[in-house]
Amino acid sequence: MPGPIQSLSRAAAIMRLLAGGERRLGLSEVATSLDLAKGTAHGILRTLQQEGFVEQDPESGKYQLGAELLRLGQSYLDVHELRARALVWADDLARAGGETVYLGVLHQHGVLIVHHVFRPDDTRQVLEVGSMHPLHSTALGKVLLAYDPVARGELGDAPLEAYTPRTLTSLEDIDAECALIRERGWADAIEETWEGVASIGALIQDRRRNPVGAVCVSGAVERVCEDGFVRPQLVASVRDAARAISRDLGAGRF
Amino acid sequence: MPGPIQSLSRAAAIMRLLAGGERRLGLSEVATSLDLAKGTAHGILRTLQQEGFVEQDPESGKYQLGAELLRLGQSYLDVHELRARALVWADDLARAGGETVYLGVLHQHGVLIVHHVFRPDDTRQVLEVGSMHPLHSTALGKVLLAYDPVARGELGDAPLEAYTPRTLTSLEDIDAECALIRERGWADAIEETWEGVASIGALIQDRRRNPVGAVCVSGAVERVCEDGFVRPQLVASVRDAARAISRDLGAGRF
DNA sequence: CGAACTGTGCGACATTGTCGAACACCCGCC
DNA sequence: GGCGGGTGTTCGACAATGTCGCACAGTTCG
Repeated sequence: MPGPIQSLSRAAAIMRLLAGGERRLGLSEVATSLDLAKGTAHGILRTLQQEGFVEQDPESGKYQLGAELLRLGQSYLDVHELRARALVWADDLARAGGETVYLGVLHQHGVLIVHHVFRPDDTRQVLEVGSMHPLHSTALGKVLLAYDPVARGELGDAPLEAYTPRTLTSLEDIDAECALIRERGWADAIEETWEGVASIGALIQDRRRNPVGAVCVSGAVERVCEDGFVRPQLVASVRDAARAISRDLGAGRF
Repeated sequence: MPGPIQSLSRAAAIMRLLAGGERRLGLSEVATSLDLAKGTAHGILRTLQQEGFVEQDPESGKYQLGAELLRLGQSYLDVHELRARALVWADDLARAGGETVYLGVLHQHGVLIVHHVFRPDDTRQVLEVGSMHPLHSTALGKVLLAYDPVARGELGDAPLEAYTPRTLTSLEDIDAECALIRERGWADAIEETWEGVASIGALIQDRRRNPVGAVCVSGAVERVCEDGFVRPQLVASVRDAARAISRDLGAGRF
């Protein structure tokens, strides 16, 4: 199999660089960061700008991500079959459980949130569609690790970040946890990524029983847990929702 | 000035094609639609797939947009200065006006919604961030047409679509409307894009007084209008919000 | 005011992307 | 069940393009 098309890979690297923490980058910064000649970086940025993927501030000359990415990102959501089929079930789960609901899919080294139903109350909440959650410390991520070898392969050798004292950081612990998840059919994460937050997740499968994503409820540990364990009613609701979504995707009776 | 990098332009065309109405496309469909050789289309799709911009369904072999677009689209929003500065003002406007608030920027032939505050009530609403609204028939669009020559240039010669019987469809009417908008400083759109919906928009400028976007309130014509005109209190609120956002962007006193 | 940086543009040329052809596989129709 | 017509994938020749060194105008900072 031949390699990738060089200029496309370079363009992708430039866009990922611009997506990083820094708000805007100059041409020279882009070229230096990616070890490209300035003329090369300039040619790629000029074309990305013409296509709307990058914008250049006319005053400072610095580059940033462009609006076409937002538009295509929205189109990705519009045609995402899993998300389309999950919308109603996710709303029901949020209403029944009274907590935030996330729908996620494996993407690179993490879980990409493709749908987010706000907790049904009056508090101010921030939409997280498009953001990445960690694999090893969230209910969504651990469910995918348990059932999807591709996800498990993403962990590699790098040390796992300990977000809280409760985060699992050794592969042995992760694998033991995954065996438990497979045995009981759901994952929990109690203050493993954020202090004070607990969540419960379950796998979504397609009609060939391949893992395609996960759904979870998430909320304050005081509401999601009792006696140190996640509440069984919530577990049941999440699993019901996961099965319903899987059936909608053609996974057949469980 | 040299032309664009061919393979980048082609890749952009492929992604835009996949963003169109059709859910998924086969390799041959992509190649035929864009008048490319199958080997060429395949090479571009393979690289886009490796970079996460495109996904291929393993069963049917068909291609669709990939998750990396959602992630980068979200990053575009994260670093979008106009949006960041407008968030609080937009919330205030929704609360004060009791209606939906949109923040939009010019993008290609339309207005791209970069922020959307739901009407503060219990009804079910659909987030429109990432979607495009028309230029010639929305308050957001008409404000941009009035103040931004680049926007005006996007109308070209193509006939303007009449979404409702009230939509302006001739360039003369559009230009007259824009003169009125410039004179009074705000735009309205009463059932010009959607039956039963009215909206009021105002321009947002940066510190060099360049037009960079627009903000509007939008709702049922029965609430937004009285005696056939948009309610003056709402107009004042929208203009206040637009000025506040512009000041935050360094536009100085008005 | 000068040095050191910036972004932009140009052109030579080496490398790469393009594309015709072939192939294995699949699907639908008879 | 077989056949024809399509699919997606791969390969390699080669023409076209993308790369990059260099020069330049402009800006910034000490």
